[in-house]
Amino acid sequence: MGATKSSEFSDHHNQISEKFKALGHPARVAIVEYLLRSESCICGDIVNELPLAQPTVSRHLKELKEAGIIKGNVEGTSICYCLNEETVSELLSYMIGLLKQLQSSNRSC
Amino acid sequence: MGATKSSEFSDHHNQISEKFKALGHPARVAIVEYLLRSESCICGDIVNELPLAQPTVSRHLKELKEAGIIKGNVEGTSICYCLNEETVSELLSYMIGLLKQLQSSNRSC
DNA sequence: CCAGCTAATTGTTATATTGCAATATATAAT
DNA sequence: ATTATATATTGCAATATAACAATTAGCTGG
Repeated sequence: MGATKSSEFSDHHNQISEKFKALGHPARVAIVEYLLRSESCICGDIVNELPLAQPTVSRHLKELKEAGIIKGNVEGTSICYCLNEETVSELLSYMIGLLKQLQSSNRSC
Repeated sequence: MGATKSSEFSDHHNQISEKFKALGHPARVAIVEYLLRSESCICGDIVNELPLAQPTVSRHLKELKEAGIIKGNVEGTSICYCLNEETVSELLSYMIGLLKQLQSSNRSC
């Protein structure tokens, strides 16, 4: 009750949903898009960009990092974040797979 | 607090994250894949497929429907669910956009 | 070493989500 | 109308998440 029954689902379902879940918050989508758009990718800049306090942004960054969506590199006193191309590709492939299956089966409702 | 500050984010960020969020649970990923795989797409079959009680499955179906990921059609006494190609395509396009931007900017960390 | 800066962690509170039992609703068949 | 079947809704308990203030940790430069 209240806790997802992760252990009852396959690793595959858990791994995929974990990544989608990481993207399932407007702040985290905003972060991802900001990282792509901006030249710099410093945490402090992200805090300025978002309507959230620094600890909250830090938490969102952590979640994105744990899901493998972004990577972070220490650069002196600040930290440089950027997207993890591998994970983005993986999700893209997954979506392509869904759409292909969908289009090859001609069921609808 | 605990409530997402949705109103502080753009419609775009909210709409995209809402769809990813719908896919951010193993049961809902399992449902999506089952709908693609199976010939029939009856709710009852989904309940048998998942390690969850019927009301719980019904709730997950509702969330997927509200996010536009699936559509449902009444067929006599049962309901036929299937993927909404439009939304899947939309998410796919979004991912393609991310990856393209990522590859054209040659920053990394 | 100490001051200053950046980012992470902790503690707390409010809200959301997950899951199920029980119940309600809706359609079909008799 | 009654019964049977399929799905949705409600009410509740347990857990998870989001947000922030306060604090801590980690560097860098004096």
